[in-house]
Amino acid sequence: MENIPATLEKLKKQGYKLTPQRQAILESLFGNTTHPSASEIHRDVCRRFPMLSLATVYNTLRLLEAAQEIRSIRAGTDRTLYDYRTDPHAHFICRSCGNVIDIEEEGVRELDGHRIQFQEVTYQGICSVCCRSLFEGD
Amino acid sequence: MENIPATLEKLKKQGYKLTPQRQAILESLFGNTTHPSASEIHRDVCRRFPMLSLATVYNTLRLLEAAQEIRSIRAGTDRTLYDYRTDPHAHFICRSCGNVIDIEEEGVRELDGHRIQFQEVTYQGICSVCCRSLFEGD
DNA sequence: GTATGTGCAAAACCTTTGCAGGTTA
DNA sequence: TAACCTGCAAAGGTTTTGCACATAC
Repeated sequence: MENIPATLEKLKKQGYKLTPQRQAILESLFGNTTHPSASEIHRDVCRRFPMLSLATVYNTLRLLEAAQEIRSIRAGTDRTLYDYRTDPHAHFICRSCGNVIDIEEEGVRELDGHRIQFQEVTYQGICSVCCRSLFEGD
Repeated sequence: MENIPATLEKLKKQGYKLTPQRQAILESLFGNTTHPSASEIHRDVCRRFPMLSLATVYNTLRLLEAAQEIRSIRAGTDRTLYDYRTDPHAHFICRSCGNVIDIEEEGVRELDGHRIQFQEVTYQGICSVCCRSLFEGD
């Protein structure tokens, strides 16, 4: 997480092949804090790699998520978004500007006797920037 | 929320028509704590209302969610699930038995200057029942 | 009576999969 | 070389939409 060489090393150790496509997708994700969708990643990587197939993007994202090198965001959006950060944190989606903002928040391990392995916390509302322009004039 | 006559009254006041289909869908949802999907609701209501169209189920669920009489669950599942409870609470999805369990948890109003209007908190893991049978024999 | 809602079928999406050819190690 | 990966196209699944008919109010 957050380190491309380390991620490549881990994938290699797990027997995955390091193709140029996979490296390009990883680089696109790790250089992007906007939580892109599969087609946004595809569009981005295609600028340098025009032959890249959307299916390969989906396959690679699924692989990376299974390897726990990235995570996905399903709540609050119509399409699945992807996040290179795998450490516990939440997301805030602004209903005005659409931005997806990281919120630092601790993870939980145990609750009511249930063993928690993963959690997804998504807030929706108006972000601080939009609040200012909406309520104090711009 | 959690009260069918009150919900019907609110919908009526907002100008929606109270069709038998809508009432049946509401009754199915409000009598169901399992967080069903659209097609599960469709299957349930069809037992008494065989002509009901799946499109009508989707239209009605969208209407009810917009009116804030129900909410949807997107995280942790392949299909959208629906919940008749609209008060703040979280969900735990068991990866072993698949059950979706309500978790009582407070809502947040403000965070880092962002105005929060809605939040979706979903945990995944092994529920307490499955923990017992998995780790202490059954 | 009129605006709305329903059912059907088709469309629109996102995501996955089968397969032939190409690539990594 | 052998297993794996890619690109393409097609399939799969959920959700939405267009339209003619029906219904609530």
